[in-house]
Parts: sequence; structure tokens; C-alpha cells
Amino acid sequence: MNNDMDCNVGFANDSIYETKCPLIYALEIIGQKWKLPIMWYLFDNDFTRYSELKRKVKGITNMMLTKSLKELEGHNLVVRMQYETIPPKVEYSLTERGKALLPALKELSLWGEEQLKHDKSKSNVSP
Amino acid sequence: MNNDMDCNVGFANDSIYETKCPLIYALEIIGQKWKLPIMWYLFDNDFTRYSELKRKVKGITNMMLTKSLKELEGHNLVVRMQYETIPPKVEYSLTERGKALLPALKELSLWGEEQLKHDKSKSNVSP
DNA sequence: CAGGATCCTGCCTGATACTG
DNA sequence: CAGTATCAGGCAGGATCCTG
Repeated sequence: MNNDMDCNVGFANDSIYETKCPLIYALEIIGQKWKLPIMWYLFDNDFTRYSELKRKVKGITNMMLTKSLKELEGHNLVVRMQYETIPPKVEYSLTERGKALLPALKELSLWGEEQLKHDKSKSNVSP
Repeated sequence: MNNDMDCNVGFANDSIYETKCPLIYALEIIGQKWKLPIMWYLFDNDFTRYSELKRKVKGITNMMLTKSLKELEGHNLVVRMQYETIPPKVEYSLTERGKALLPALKELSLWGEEQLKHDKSKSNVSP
């Protein structure tokens, strides 16, 4: 294991930008509540309309869906395609960079599955 | 890809405990600000004392270090060993379950590294 | 040395309502 | 249909001081 780098915690607009830990950086980008549920849905359903995302990502509000999509777009993980029709139609899909997250997410998901089994038997564990 | 499961967002103490998405669950456990920096340090430095963690995980406060360690312990990712000496000595190390996170974190870190390169060239991207 | 306790704050998040 | 605008609340996280 050679993760012997400095792993300072900071934010993307800090001046330590280039020396910061890639792991922390990844979490800053996709660690919020709705980013991964959205991307997770797009992995299996490419070219999804706004309204479908709204329906399928259970519990998300317009505000958070819009905001999350915009941020994902800003990081070039999601691409937005607008068709100038009436009524308007907008589709979202993952970019190659976005799809590159899949292996990592699968690993995490696997781990989460095991962890879920473990925690279930002991119960009473907080965040 | 067979991640075609329901991926509702919820919390560990919800009643939908067993049907929730393993990925989201994983993030709830290790997604907070300091959990991964701590574990990341422990990967390379097993059996670390409290004070060393405090010094090496830059910027963390007593409160957040204590809280994070307790939660990690509650999920059986970290083990705490207390020596009844004077002055007291406490060492922390990863459990097997904790170490099982490494592959996932390496993938994420790799992705973060690529993403960092990409974002640096375009600048001005928020969370 | 290894924490606890307390107070405080920002921003993440949700609810509701409105528009091109 | 695909969003914006506005308001309000809660909680993760920070700062500071205290103790077995």
C-alpha cells in the first residue's frame, strides 16, 4: 500500500488544491446525499428525463435534483441535452468520466452489503 | 451491471433497514468529514495512539476525533485498546472489516486523482 | 494523556409556491 | 415539462474550556 501521501482535509477552492488527497476530493464531489442515487440510476437508465429522475429517485425535491445535476454537470460527470421542443424536453446521461466511477461504486456497494449484514445482527449502531 | 435494486435513501434506524441500498449505507457509515482521513492513516499506521492521530489528521478537533473513533468502533471498523497505565495509553487499529474497505477506497482514490487532473484544467467548479 | 461538556454557526435540506 | 425563488429548521461540525 502506497497511500503514504499527505491527506489533509480541505475544499476544492483551497490553495492546497494540488496537494490534497484524491480520496477526500472524490468524496467532496459525490459524497452528498443525492449525487450517488442519481448516478446509480443513470448507470442503468441512460438518457433519462428530468421528470423521470424526479419520480425514480425517491424523496428528492426539485431544488436538490436541479442543484445536484448542475454540480455533476460542472464536474463533467453528467451531460445535459436540451431539445427545443414544446413542451421542453431535457435528458441527462453519464459521461465517460461519470461511468468511470462504476468500479469504485461496485466495490463500495459490496462492502456496504457485508457491513449491513454485520450491523443488522448487532443493532444499535449510530452513523 | 446488475445494480437494478431499489436504491432508496434512508437512515440506518429506519424500518426499511434491510431493503436499503448498500452503497448509500456505506456512505452513511464512512461518508462524514473525518472518518476516511482517520482510516486512511490507520491503513499505513496500525496501532496508533490518540495523540498521534490528533497530530497527524490535520485540523481535527478532540470532539470530532473522539466522536468519529467511537462511531467507527460501534461499526466494528476500528478497535480500541486501552492500557491501564499512568499516564493512560490508548491505541487504535483497524479491524478486518475496516481493512476490507481498502480495495474500494483505492478505486475511489484513483478516480479522484483523475478527476482532480480534469477539474484543475477547467477550474471554477463547486462541490 | 485521552478524552468530556458546552456553546455556537453555516449550510445542507425540505416545503411550498411560482414561471417560460 | 423543467425548472426558480423563497423561507425555515436541524444537525454536522467548529471553538473553547474542563477533567480523571
